[in-house]
Amino acid sequence: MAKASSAREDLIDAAVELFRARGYEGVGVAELLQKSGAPRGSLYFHFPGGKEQIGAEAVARVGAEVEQRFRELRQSGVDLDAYIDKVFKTTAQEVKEREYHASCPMAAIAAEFSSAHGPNLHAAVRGAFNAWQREIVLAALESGMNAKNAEIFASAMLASMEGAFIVSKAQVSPAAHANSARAIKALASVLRAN
Amino acid sequence: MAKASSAREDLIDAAVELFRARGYEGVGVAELLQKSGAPRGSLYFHFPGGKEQIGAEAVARVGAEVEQRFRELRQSGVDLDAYIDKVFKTTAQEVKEREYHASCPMAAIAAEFSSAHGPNLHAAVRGAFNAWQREIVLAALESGMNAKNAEIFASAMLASMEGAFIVSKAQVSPAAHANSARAIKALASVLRAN
DNA sequence: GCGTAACTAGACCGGTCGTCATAGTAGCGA
DNA sequence: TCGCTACTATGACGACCGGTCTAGTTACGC
Repeated sequence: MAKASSAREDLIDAAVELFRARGYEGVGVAELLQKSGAPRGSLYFHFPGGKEQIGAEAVARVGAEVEQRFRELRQSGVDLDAYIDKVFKTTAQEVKEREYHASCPMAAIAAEFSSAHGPNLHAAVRGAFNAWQREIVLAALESGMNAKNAEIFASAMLASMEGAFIVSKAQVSPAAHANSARAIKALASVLRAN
Repeated sequence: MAKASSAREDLIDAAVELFRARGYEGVGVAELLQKSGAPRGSLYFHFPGGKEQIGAEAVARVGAEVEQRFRELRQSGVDLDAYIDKVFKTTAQEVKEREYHASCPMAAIAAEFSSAHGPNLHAAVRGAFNAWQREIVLAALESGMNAKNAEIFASAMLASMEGAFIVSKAQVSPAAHANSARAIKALASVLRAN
């Protein structure tokens, strides 16, 4: 890494982690500053757009990271069932590590903003979801699924994944991830058959 | 109806609708009061516990309502595929009516509160999710699924449902609901087979 | 009319976010 | 080494909005 950590990166890191746990409106800039160790003024130097800009950049960062992980997994050449298992095992692992105090930051922000109110954050989340879905479509296509079914598959998998985050946080249990994986594998099986 | 509307009920109604759109932290009491038409002081007369109590009661109300709808649907005697379709068509309808500015209030609140922070709201959401899941288990059992598979099924269906709310709000499209329904029907088919 | 209960309005305090004037630092030419 | 400039960084400040509470008003049985 070029530099161990800049205030800018630290701020975004903190935002990602805090939004996971309490959503966007649930965390104040004071907390962001405390957790990141950055001084107050630095925030508005690096992010003239204020809290909303941090939110958008946090979303963009997570979006890109996860998209990249999807891509690498797909390019590793695993079959679709293994792909599904790997994804849901990873998400289960993530929530477990955080002791069920966190979900997906996308889900948290998506729940709070619509296109009407908060268009910037909404657009950021929408873009990230679409990128993920495109990646999943590619994985499905490579497994031999036809184009129409691949779209159905990707949409359902994305929803299951995000829902598993929500439910497992509420239930303080990783079960939803594993069970969602089974549903998506069943869907894959059906969709590949025709 | 006994009385057309009491300030108490109006407040909870407004809370449910607003939490759907912007989450718990995203709406202030001022907005709650404006939307419900209730006078400012009435809030702490009806809800000594303040905003958090309103949140808990809103969650409890939605939880009970939805549980009841699950129960009625199950008792109507439809087969499991029709049951699944009906549920996801209903959720799709709900988000469409609100023009994708709203999701499930449970999901919105679940995303913001963990057991550590906000234990009351967390418990309320958890209770509602568990009640729904129990109802879905019953429906699966009645369709001939074995007990263990019924648990898997219900957990996956709950997650898919909540995820579809999140994703369809972000994507401004009902597609996630329909596609999730397909996944859950595929899972049902697999789980009934063994 | 009187006392109790139901209800309401407005003031209140605490904390929020964003601004700004100031301070530090790196680069550079003389 | 020094002075100058441009960039980066900082925390005190204040306007504002959040949720809460107390003092007051109305409704009603007796």
